[in-house]
Amino acid sequence: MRVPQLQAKGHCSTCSIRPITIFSTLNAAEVEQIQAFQPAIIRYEPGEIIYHQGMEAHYAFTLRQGFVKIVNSLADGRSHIVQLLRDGDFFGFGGLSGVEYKHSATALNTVEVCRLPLADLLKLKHTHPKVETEMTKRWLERLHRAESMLVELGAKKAAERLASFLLRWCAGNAPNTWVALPLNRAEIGELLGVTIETVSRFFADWKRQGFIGESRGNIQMLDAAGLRQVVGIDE
Amino acid sequence: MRVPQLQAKGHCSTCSIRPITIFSTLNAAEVEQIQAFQPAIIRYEPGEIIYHQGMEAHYAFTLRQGFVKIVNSLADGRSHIVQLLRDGDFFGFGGLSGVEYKHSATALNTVEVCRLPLADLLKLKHTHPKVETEMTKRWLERLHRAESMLVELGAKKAAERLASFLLRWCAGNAPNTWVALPLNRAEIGELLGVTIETVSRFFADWKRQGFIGESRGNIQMLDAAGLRQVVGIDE
DNA sequence: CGCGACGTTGAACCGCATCAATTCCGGTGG
DNA sequence: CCACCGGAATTGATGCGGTTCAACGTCGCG
Repeated sequence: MRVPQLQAKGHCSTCSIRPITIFSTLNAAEVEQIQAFQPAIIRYEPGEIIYHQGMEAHYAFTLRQGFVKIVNSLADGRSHIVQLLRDGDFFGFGGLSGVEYKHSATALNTVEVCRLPLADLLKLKHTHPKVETEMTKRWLERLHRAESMLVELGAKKAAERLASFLLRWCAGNAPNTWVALPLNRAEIGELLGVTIETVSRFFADWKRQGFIGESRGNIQMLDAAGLRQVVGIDE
Repeated sequence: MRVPQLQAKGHCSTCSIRPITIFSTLNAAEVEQIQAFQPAIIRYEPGEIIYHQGMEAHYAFTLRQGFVKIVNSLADGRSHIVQLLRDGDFFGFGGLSGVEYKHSATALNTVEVCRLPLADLLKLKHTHPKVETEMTKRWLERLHRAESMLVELGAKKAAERLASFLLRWCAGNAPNTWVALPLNRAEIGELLGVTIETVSRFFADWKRQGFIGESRGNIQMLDAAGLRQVVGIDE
């Protein structure tokens, strides 16, 4: 297994994604202070594991680029994707409420993260309330996402879950634009609690009906209204 | 519909459950300060709604006594219980990240809550970092619970979900002790994503097999090992 | 007693998992 | 450049788990 590549030391003051991170509200002087913690920029290739469920937690991460899946595994080998992370997302903080990571984090495509020791983060949390506020915002956001998924899994059936997943994934893009979907059928299934075959069948169906297009890891939403209707208009 | 009863003004300094609330880490002087906010103690009867999904959020609550269900409703009438709350749980904070409650909160049995205006809470959060820390702890705890439920719903089948729910519910009690289960079949189903009938069938089965006992809203765990085995030994 | 809410039980159906080929596609080596 | 390979996706056939529909039982309460 390849060893993840330590790309460089982070430079907070020139960091291009800082406006969407937990440090977005700091002023120039404060950014200098956090620079002292020397966060590391690390790159992972698709499939590489950023941390493992049960591992002693030492770091939290900010996702700079790419997609990451957060997976919870059961003792018997079954597992479930509990979150999908995108640019700017903050993760690995499970260590703040316990010593071990409660999930595994895996790169879905080529990923770049900014790694910060939890010990430093704890200090920061106390000395810079603005940082704590931003973290809180993200935790509540993540809680909200998790609770929304609970409803998806608990109250909807397979077709609805798949459809609203696609609609959510393409939301914010103009219709017909291609958007990367760096998940294979197995991962989509693991996220939505269905099998590979079910994912495949519905996707094939919707492609035939012209609701969506797909090509080598990219999809386009061709007829969101049509898709919504197949499934029930609500949400 | 009955109007919930404003029982009294809260007296933080003598509050019996304060050790398990977000104010647990405050010293006597600080408790005096929060007393100034004059939290209200309110009582709800079974089935009464504490707040409604979509309602403008003005208050957060600490559960002093009883059980509360947090429900998320879909436009078409389907709904799902996203959390069950017990003594000491802190809820209604959705308003901190938005203006509206994202769920409804309903009393399952006779419930007593301590109600605190969100505006005051926001101030407290800044002036008393210890309070913010305690809130953070609860949010992360709740996130963890939600993500655990995601795995339950996404990866387990009905029998497993029901069994691990029962085991969790009785965890911490000595075997054979009666513990209150203030949920009817419909609510258990709504929590675990199964129908009333399925709940009933498995419970009846397990009662016949002597794994559990049940009597008017109370259950006892008679053979946890047996129950665990029916379902697969893991977790 | 009779009503209504809740729970149980049975029978039929169907959605999705499961099992099993077959196809598709990108990568590798001849 | 094509042949071949392996992993992923597709598609079909079958079976089961859990829903759905319906009937009945049970308990608490006016």
